[in-house]
Formats: sequence, structure tokens, C-alpha cells
Amino acid sequence: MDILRKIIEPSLESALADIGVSDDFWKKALGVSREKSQGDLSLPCFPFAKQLGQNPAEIAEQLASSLSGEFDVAAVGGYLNFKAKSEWLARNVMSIDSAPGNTEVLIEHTSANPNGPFHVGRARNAILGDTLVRLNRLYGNEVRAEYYVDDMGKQVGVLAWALSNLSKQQVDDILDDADSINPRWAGKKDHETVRWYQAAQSLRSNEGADDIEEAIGKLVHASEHGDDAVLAQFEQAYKPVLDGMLETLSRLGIEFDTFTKESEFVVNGSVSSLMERLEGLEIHGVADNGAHFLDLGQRGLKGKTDFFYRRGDGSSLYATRDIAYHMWKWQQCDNLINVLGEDHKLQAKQVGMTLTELGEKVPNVMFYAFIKLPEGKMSTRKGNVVFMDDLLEEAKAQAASVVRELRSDLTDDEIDLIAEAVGVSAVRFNIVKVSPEKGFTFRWEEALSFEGESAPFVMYSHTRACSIASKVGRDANFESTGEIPDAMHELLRVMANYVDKLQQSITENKPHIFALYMLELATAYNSFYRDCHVIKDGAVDEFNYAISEKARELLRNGMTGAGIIPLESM
RNA sequence: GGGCGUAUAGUGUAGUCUGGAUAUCACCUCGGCCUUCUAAGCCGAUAACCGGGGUUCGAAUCCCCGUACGCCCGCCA
Repeated sequence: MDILRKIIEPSLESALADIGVSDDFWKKALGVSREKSQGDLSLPCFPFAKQLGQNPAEIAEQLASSLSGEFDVAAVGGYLNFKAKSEWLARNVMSIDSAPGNTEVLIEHTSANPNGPFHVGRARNAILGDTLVRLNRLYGNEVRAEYYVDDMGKQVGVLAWALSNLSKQQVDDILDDADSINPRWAGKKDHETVRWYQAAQSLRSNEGADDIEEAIGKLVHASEHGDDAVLAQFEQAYKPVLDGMLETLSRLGIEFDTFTKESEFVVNGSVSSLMERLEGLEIHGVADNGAHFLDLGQRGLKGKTDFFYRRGDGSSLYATRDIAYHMWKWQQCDNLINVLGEDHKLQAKQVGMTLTELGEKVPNVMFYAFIKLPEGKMSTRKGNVVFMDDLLEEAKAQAASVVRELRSDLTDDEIDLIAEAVGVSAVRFNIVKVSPEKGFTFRWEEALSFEGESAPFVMYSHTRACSIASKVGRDANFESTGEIPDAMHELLRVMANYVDKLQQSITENKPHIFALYMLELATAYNSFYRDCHVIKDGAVDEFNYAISEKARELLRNGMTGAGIIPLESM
């Protein structure tokens, strides 16, 4: 609660100076109270005890009696508890205006290899990344969401080879219908094309596939040297798959502003000029067969210290292109954020250290742990996989059955609209609400939960506020405050934290902080809804309505930021 | 073997960077609330800091030693 902190600190500072405390180490000790009955902010007075030679309880008493302002202050067991005065809080909350941001942010996320349908394992990146995009926009930052397309190398090479060498019949024979396509997705290109990829992978794992391996190797080699024809062939192969994936992402509400192809940096020469620069670095080294590396051990890297950026044949590696890509990205923004799986930690460290060595800035990276299934790691090959398309269908179906049960007054079209919004929001929220570095096990039951800590919980509070607004049928006018019961004070308190939480969430790149905050906001609104009626005996309580409307505004904006669709009715 | 990360009620989680009061929230279980703005809601009860040392007036939080699990250690992407 920064607004309260701002008025407490100055008066506390002078009160402390009066009793002989001069440094300001206490400023970070002044924190949010643990228990709301204790107030809004609390200051433990134990640290002053030694310095002043008095016991903490006495010090707290003394301070309490000398402080006054738009807050109540009480000394309890060595703590000084501050509570904002309700009217003051209400006036401040009514004038909350978020969006002080003015930074140009480039956020790269998802960037999944375009070789098959989007599955839940890949979803954590996309959902976290997109939430970061939304939160930054909500804060007022200028954001560009970027997808880095891996359009060269082995994976695409295999796909391209398969598409130009295998017929549909051959593919069906090879896969032996083991993972036959779900009829629901027949015609969706990512689901169809992945079968060619799978068939090729199956052939490659057989004995005596040397000729295939050689053919693919040739393609990959050509792509890495920037061969236009091969790159065009690759693009033709992956484009339909990528389009299918983007269709899925779009259903999740995830869109990108720009797509940048990895091959660009080979073709335009920036990779080769980068390699020349790297060769001039102090920590540069050359292996027996002519491969080049940097000895990052000299810069403090532990574990594997040699970072290879150039093969013996002179071609670049993935990480090398990534460095060129980063240098290019830094030319276009003030802040650079990447969303990466934890398997990329070493790689990102190497890229970062190399950028530092070149005098460039290091990007902010949000790492996340993988999503696995209760049966173990997700694997398309083993069929141990949940496709996002299937999850979204299931979520929608579940939501539809709930709506149908609760709302007999709605038409099928209305139910369909609500179910889609609830399904998508629930799936996203289930993932954003936990901190990224935590291991995540996907469970259908949790993904499809519409109660408690879920998107529909927040959506529901918002529709209640909407329902009130539509009953009143006009805008609120806030002129004077009225009675402020506990439930309203609590709502005001939570609302007052809106900007703080949003800011914290984006500066620390932790979407879950804001997601959990939205649950708090909805919870507080629900209690307010119970205790502070807007419409009483047909008359509108103007003050309560004003608070309800402000809460509705924050709910709606916050939901958009958290990736929850703000319905007006559900 | 080395590097990095994670460990909190029966389950899932917040808090850990920046040490403070009876450790957050939800699910489950048990009990209560629909003649007033949508009960996908509200109110109440039960229940947890991986183990061992240390620092401190005070440790879930900081330091050391373990244990378990995950990721990484390609001239792959």
C-alpha cells in the first residue's frame, strides 16, 4: 500500500528522529501487516531496542502517541500498527489511475519449433509470455510480442525431407495407425503434417537408414549456409504447421506482432560478422579441427566453460545466431524479455556472457519448469501428450454443461459464447497462477476446475458488478462518502494495492503475483457484495454504487491483463 | 562426477531475494447460509515450513552439511 506508506513515512521519520533514531533502515521493515485485523502497515520496533536501550513495547507506545495523520496507529506487543482512515482511503481509491509505464519492451516468447500441434507442455511458455505482454500493456508500456521462428536445422530438415519423399500412403503404413489423428482435427494442418515428421523419425530410428540420414544432413547443411532454395523448401514445409499452431494460440487469445526467422541472420551476414568479432576477443580459442569457442571460465562460468560458436566447417551454431538475434533486438527496445524453459539456462548464460563481452546488454529472462503429466514427461512419440486443441474443447464442454445447469434462461448460442470464454480463461489461469520456477504437473481435474482459485471465480465477481450496473442503468457519481463497514474497508484496501501489484508483477517478471492479486480483489468484492448492497428497497446507495463501479473497472482491466475474458453475464 | 533449480497441512499453492506477531489462499473432509443486486458465491472448523547444525533478541526466510526430485553438462536445436 504505497499511498499509505507515502503519508506515514515522513511523520514516522520525524517521530523517530525525536527519540534518537536517525538512519532509515526501518523503511524496509515497514511492511504490509500479516493480519488485516492488525491494520494495513506494520513496523516492528525490536531493532530500535538495542540502539535506544529501551524495550520495544515502550518504544512502540511512545511512537504511537506522537503520530497522527490520515491513519489510526496502535502499539501492540512491540509492533506499531497503522490503519488508513476509511474515508481517506475511499477518496484515494476512487482516483486510482494505472498506466504510468512508458518503456518500449520487446517480449519474445513461445518460439516453438514448428513441427507439430501445440501441446500443453509447450503452453506454459506461451501463456506466461502472453500474460507478460498483457500486463506490460496494462501498465502502459509499449510492447512488441515476437515469435522467433526456427526455420533451419535438423527438426525442420526432417520435416521437409519427409514431405518431399513420403506419400500419404507411406506415412500411414509407417505409423501403422498407432497415433491416428483425432477426426475432430482432420484437416487442421499441424495435426496432419506432424504425421510426416513422426514417420520420418520412425524411419530414422531403423537400422540402415544411412541414406536418409545423409539426405537430411545435406539439407541441414545447406540451410545453415543460407541456401535460398533449401530455405524456401523448409518454409514451405513448416508454414502450414506454424499456421495451425497459431490458430490454437489465437483461440487462447495469444497473438504476435512480429515473426523473425532464424535464417535471416545467416542470410544478411550478421552472423558471419559477429563470428569475426568474437574471434578478436581475449577469451577466444580454436580447437584442433578448426572449431572456435570462447573460454567463459575466465569470466567466472562454472561447469562446462568452453562455449563453441563456430563449427570446424565454418558454419554457425544455434547459440551464435541467437547472439546475433539479440544484438538486433536490442536496437529496437529499451527492455528485452525472453521466456525460456529451464533447459535453456546454460545456453542463456552463455549468450548473456558473450553479449556482455561484446559490450551489449543482457536480456531479462523468465525461466519456467516443464509441465509434465502424472504419468511422467510429455512425449509426442510415446503418445503421452495432451494437445491444447483437445484441452480447449474439453474445457469448453465442461463449462457448457455447468452453464446449462445454472442458467436455464440462456439460448444455445449464449451458452456457447460463455463456455468458450470460461474454458479458455480457466485453462490459462490454471497455469499463470503458479510461480514459473515451480515444477508443474498437468491434471485435468485442476485445469477444468471452475471454483475456488480459478478464472471463473474472478469472472463471476465481475459479472455481479456488471449485473448491478445494468440494474442501475446509469453511471455512478461519487460525491461524498458514506458508511464504511469492514467488508468495504477491506475492498478499498485491496483496491489500493492494484497499481503496486501490477508494477511488482512486471518489474519482477512474475505474472503469478498479479494473477493471485486478482483472486484477492474478487474475494474482497464478494464480501462487499454481501454486506454493502447498492440497491436497497429499490433505491440506489450512491456511495456503494461508486465503489462497486470502481471495483468493476479494476476487475475488468485486471482480468484483461491476467488473460481472463471479462464477460458481463455468465 | 560437475553446474543450476525445487522441497511448506491429505492434495495444490503464497510467502524466501529485503529475517519479525498466532505462516497465505484454494481443493478435500466436517458444519452453517438462497422471500433482497447471479450460491461458479458467502461464513465457520480441522490440518503444514525435507533432515541436521550455525548466525540472531527473533529463522520458512541468511550460512554450512546432508537427503529427495527436476533440468543441464553436443562442434544439436
